[in-house]
Amino acid sequence: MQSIVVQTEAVFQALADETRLRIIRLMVVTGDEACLCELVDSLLEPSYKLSRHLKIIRQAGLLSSQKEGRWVYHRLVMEPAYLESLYATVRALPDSNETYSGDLKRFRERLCLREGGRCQIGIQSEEFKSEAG
Amino acid sequence: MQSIVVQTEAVFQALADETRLRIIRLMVVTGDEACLCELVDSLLEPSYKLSRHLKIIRQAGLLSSQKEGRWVYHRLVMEPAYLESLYATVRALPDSNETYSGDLKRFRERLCLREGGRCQIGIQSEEFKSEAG
DNA sequence: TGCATACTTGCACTATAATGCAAGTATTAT
DNA sequence: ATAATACTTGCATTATAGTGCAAGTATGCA
Repeated sequence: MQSIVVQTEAVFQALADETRLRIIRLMVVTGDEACLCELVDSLLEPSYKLSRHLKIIRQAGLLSSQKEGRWVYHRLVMEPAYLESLYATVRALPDSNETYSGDLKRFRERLCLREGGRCQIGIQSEEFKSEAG
Repeated sequence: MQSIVVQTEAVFQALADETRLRIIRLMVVTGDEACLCELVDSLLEPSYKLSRHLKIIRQAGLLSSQKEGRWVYHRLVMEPAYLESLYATVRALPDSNETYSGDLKRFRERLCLREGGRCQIGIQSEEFKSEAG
């Protein structure tokens, strides 16, 4: 569920932050969906931070999020058509300091831990696990 | 003269403000260059405001600016290649409240006042003229 | 029923960005 | 020289946005 009418600036605002650009870029490049803990293990940022950025991206109309049990899967929205054009731009960006290739590498490794195509585990990265673990 | 190495977020940051998006969109649609007073008369915003936003756009690597006498002409930069992709996205955006069509209409009218393809006059809009006039 | 856990959010704080005024610079015209 | 003018910028103010902690919600499991 995403809102249809969005301020056009909000679309670019969604990409105007390093963390959000990393999230979007990862999803543009892989074309895959991801849950929060997979993103935490890929970007190595705390879950509350990513959760909030995901909300901003969603409110800008770029992301749809679906709850599946305890997990929430996020995927890029492809309409209206200018979004596909936007993603093409994102795909064309340089990766000067190799942030994105690192994110991508960790994400692909993390995908291997899925069972039946779904994440069945929580945050694996020691640094960002919740205390209870 | 524009810097080559720019933070990728800065590119989107440049479009993440209403005034800057109006400037960029106008130049994307027309493909033309424009001096500050032409932009003031097109967007109906004060010159100091536009001047500062132009600086931000320039620093993001999207704009090159050349002084010609008292006038400074601004035009969009086309390289690296992802910028063309970005402009295609801008061109595809909706114009829900018809801000851009209004800007464009005023800009086209303002272009008619050029002599020899160059602006020879200052701000025409009464509201934004400098006091001395 | 109670606990673990995947995710979200209220709050306080800090950092960044936009705005308006007024003064400044650089260039041309007289 | 002096004045006009196209544009820029320092400064103070306000508005917006990002961050981290800690508490909260919702779901599944024992």
